[in-house]
Amino acid sequence: MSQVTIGSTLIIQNALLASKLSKKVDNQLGMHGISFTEYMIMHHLDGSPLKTMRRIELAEHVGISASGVTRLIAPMEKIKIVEKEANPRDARQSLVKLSKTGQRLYKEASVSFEDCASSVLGSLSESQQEKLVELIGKAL
Amino acid sequence: MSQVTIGSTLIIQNALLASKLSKKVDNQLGMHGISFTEYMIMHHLDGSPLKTMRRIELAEHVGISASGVTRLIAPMEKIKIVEKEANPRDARQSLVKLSKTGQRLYKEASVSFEDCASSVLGSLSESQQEKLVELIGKAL
DNA sequence: GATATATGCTTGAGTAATCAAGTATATATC
DNA sequence: GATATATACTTGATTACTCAAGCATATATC
Repeated sequence: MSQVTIGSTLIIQNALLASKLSKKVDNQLGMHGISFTEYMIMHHLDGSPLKTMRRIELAEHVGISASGVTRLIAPMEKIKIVEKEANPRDARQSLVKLSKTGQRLYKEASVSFEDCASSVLGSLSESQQEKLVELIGKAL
Repeated sequence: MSQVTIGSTLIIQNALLASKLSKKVDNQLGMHGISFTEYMIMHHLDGSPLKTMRRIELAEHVGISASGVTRLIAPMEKIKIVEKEANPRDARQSLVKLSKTGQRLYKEASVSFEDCASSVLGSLSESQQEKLVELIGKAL
């Protein structure tokens, strides 16, 4: 009927892939008591050079809104996975940092996450996965 | 710190890409009064050989649950974008079909969608997009 | 042909996000 | 240094899903 371009196919297929992957990952991370989104927060905190990030930065990296971050971080802070830190240079900011507990939890969860990743991406070779990361990086 | 494999990078990057793309697409489709998810429903209905699909099939193709489809289709049916059809062979099924209005709307929305796709994927060449679709297809 | 199990769909209750509006602080302009 | 605008974040209301349970119908088994 109407001809469909490669670009729209890509967007639709990618949405489906992301939905499937996030469900499987969520399922796996459930045994550590965290969601995929929470894992991503920890991942970015752990990977950041100063081990601390602003909420807005987190929002951008994770792909949710600023208010999403507020609501996501609140319970993580309550159970001491992350800690709040002030920025003396700018009182508006509320910096987020992984606590000791959070670091431990992240490492444990990472094992499950890596397991899940390799099982769920089993149909792709290492080099195909690299190619994908490269192309996705370009698209971002 | 902890070394991160290519597979987990892929999953995290892909989630971010999907989030960004769906937001932009949603924004663009808003002018037709539909969401990205609704567009995907119409897309699959339009593309299906019999122009009719079961709710469970739709759920699988779109990446949401069966109950998600029920709640999504209900308002679309009310405004006559889609029609319900019975399957005489199996009374449990409730087939979904694009109405005339739905077909028109889909075509109009497709123009915006294609526009959005090409603008949003501008950093990728045609062949890179094809490669991406191929690899995503393998991963699915 | 009754009984058990599986499938297709819907519903109630809950959750994770969104947006719009508000507050607090910072920066730039006159 | 007051005023306007921008930035960082939070909050209330809403939305788009999810899961668990339920109902109806279909299929398989004895």
